[in-house]
Amino acid sequence: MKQEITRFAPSPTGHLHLGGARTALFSWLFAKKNKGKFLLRFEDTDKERSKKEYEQSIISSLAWLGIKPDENPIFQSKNIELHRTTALSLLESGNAYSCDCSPEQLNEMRKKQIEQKMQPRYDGLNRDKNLPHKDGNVIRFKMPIQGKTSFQDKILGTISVNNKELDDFIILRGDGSPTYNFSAAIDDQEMKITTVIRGDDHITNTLKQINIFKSLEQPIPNYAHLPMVLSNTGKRLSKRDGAVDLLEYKKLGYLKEALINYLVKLGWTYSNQEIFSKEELLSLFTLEAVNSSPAKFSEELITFYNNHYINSIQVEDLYQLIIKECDVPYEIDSNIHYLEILNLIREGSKTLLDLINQMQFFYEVPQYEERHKESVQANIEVISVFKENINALDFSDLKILENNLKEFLSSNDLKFPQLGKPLRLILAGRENAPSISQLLFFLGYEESLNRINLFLTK
RNA sequence: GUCCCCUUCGUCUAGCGGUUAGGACACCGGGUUUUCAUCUCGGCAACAGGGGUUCGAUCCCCCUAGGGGACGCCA
Repeated sequence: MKQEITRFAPSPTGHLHLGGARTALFSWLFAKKNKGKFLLRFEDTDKERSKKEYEQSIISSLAWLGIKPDENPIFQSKNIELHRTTALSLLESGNAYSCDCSPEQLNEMRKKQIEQKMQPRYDGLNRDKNLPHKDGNVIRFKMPIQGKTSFQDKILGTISVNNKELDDFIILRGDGSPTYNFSAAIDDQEMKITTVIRGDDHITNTLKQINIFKSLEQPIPNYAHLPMVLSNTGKRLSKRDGAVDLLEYKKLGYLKEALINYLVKLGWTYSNQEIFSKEELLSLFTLEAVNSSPAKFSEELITFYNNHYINSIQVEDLYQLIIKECDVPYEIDSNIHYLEILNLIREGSKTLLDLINQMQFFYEVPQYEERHKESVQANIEVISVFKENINALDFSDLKILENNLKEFLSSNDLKFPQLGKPLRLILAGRENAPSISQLLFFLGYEESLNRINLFLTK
């Protein structure tokens, strides 16, 4: 069986967003699952909009997810000469023709067609004129007029369209540069791509490219068109609602495992399983299991996965991740209990940033909100009594400390919340925090006393 | 407008002619927990509509509606 070769072919005109990342992921998974190769090709023929920084950003995003191309990136702009000569050869063989219609003429024509409720497309005016090719003329591909163009999509099934719906599209511009649709086809052929995996917005391009392959007498690759990822409003993903730079997610403290799991589950399923490691995906992934309907982006789901992975990776790894990838505005590593604290706080954390924020009070005296101050003042006597007795607590062992607390409460005839509520506010500056005994234990005798004193003297 | 694709709980989805239509997220309750959370138990909630085919349609076919996409000398 021949080796599968797939490619991800973004144009470096923007950052990699969720939709692109999913396409790359599926393409990579499919190649790797089949012991094949995954390639990266930059479609950088639009000089105006293509930017080096975007190339870098896309490579970084893929690298973050652990998607590594098997060869150096290919730049479409480097193959222009081949595209041009191939276009000329099609002209030579009569599969393409020279056309001198001006852009203004074409606009006029489209306008009329739309008025007449026709599909706007080139009317074939110069198709059979055999015009001599000269500078300024474009070369158009001669699309078959009769019959249909069909292919078996690995996700969507049979896709078929009457050839009369396809128009004689331009393959070489007036300035001699090749157009995207042509270049992409030639490059796929050059790179010996076996399966083209891309968004379903490319379906009409596929139909055109298939005819290019036919006229060149070249094999036609397999195709798999992924349904689009829609925003939560059901519209196409845009900057406003989710098409942000993938690296933003990294900055916000999302784990790559969460992104991958979320992205792959957006359309792909394997029985009732929700959680997949990369290794599992690499052995289970098939294009046939990809759903054929578009999916909406869901903040809730991505958060669910992130929380899941924050809680399932090794706590040491989590610590390393925070130290290396995040800006922590306070010092963590001096505390001998830092891993236990991390472990305590991570349960309810949505992101790494969230986690860092949630455990800040362990390392710094909290800022007190006015309403919290008032709440504590209302119970200040209890705190004073507790302070007098804090010496009697054994801070060396969490379990013993917990028992000491109980003893203190019963000997002073107090219910737990009477002490717990204000004490928690003093120690943590918030209502949602670990248990009182854990707070005292991890903060330690001195810091606990310090915070109580600070509060009382204010 | 024309063509292409899509349509099961709010969301992601399972289902591939006979199911009490399953799971996950979210949400809502109960229990556990000296707060929140965790954990646990339970609940709410869907086959877009209409025609066929069939003994029987979520599933096959057609139509309608809705959504998305494509219709550039952009990619």
